[in-house]
Amino acid sequence: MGQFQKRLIDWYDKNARVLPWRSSASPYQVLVSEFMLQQTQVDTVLPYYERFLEAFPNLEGLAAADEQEVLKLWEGLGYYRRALNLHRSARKVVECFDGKLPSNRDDLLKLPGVGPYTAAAIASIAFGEAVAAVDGNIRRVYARLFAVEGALGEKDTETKLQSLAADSLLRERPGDYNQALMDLGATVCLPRKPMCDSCPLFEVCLAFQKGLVAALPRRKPKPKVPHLTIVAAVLQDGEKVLIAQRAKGDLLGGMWEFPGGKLEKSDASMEAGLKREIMEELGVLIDVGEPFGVYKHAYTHYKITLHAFLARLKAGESLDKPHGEPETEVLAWVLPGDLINYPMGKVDRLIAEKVIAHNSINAQ
DNA sequence: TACACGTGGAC
DNA sequence: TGTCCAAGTGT
Repeated sequence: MGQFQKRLIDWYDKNARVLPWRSSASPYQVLVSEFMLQQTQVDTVLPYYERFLEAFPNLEGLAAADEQEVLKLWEGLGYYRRALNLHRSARKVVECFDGKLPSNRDDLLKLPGVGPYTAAAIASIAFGEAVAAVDGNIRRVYARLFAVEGALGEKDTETKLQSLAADSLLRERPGDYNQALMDLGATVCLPRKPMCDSCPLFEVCLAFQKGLVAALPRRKPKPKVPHLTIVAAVLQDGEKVLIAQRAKGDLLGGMWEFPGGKLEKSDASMEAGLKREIMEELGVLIDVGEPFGVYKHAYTHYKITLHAFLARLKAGESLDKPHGEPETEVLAWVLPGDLINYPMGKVDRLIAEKVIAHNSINAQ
């Protein structure tokens, strides 16, 4: 065993975080945890993981589940395509792998939503295959340990980091070793304030020796994100409100929203823009009423300010007889008390909560 | 290769 | 308040 591998695994044996998908966890539990942990920190995942495992204790249960139920359990966690892919993966395991999760990296890679990192993580952690799982933590740790100067995301850099990980892997305990590197990255070798004082590897860390810890790993500059103005309708019919299901593949695919869209420069007003969007999406004329809140939100690649309005169908309009060819296929008139059952992104959930509060006030 | 894809926490 | 960043994958 190389010098730093022993130090690292000794550190891990004393300092490993206690997590519900470690020790005595089934391969299925590792699968669920790895999907949830993609681009998401441990503390955020924990409550979602517990609820998910309670609802779907095993792979067969998940495969048999309704997609909307899976999305509802994922609500708030983000990157909802992960939930759809996890669901699809469970079904593929049942159909193509006799209900048993594949035990090697190559077969795991055949599952939707399982890429190079996740396949190696499951193979090493759940099945003991000697493969390096290289995530953001591990790339940062190796970039510092070996003073890799190239920027993350560049091909040469990524190849170098993959090679370092593969060559350094502690083949006797690949799952523990991969997780030791991730724990070190998540608790000691932090992106902004690395705690070199308490690092078991500082003596062999080239970045530490060269005074480059704060500078590495280098990153490519991020593009500025555009800011959009969105208008949305709380379309009322009696006590019910209209929600629409977003198309899969798009942002928040499979989730429900209050219909609307981007305000265009050509729109004379927000009310006019909302009428235009509703005609395009639903094929009906509406009367726009009072403003119903302003919501700011930041997605990964753009920011929005959403203006919601109360609205009603114009007299004589019906969603059953739309004008033209509306873009939205799946719609539902829902009582406020039922809105909680529909998976929604953050902003639409906030609007839904206001609708529920609004309704309970009016009911008094 | 570059971009789309969510949300919350740290500073 | 704004920016960065997090156990990545698919296109």
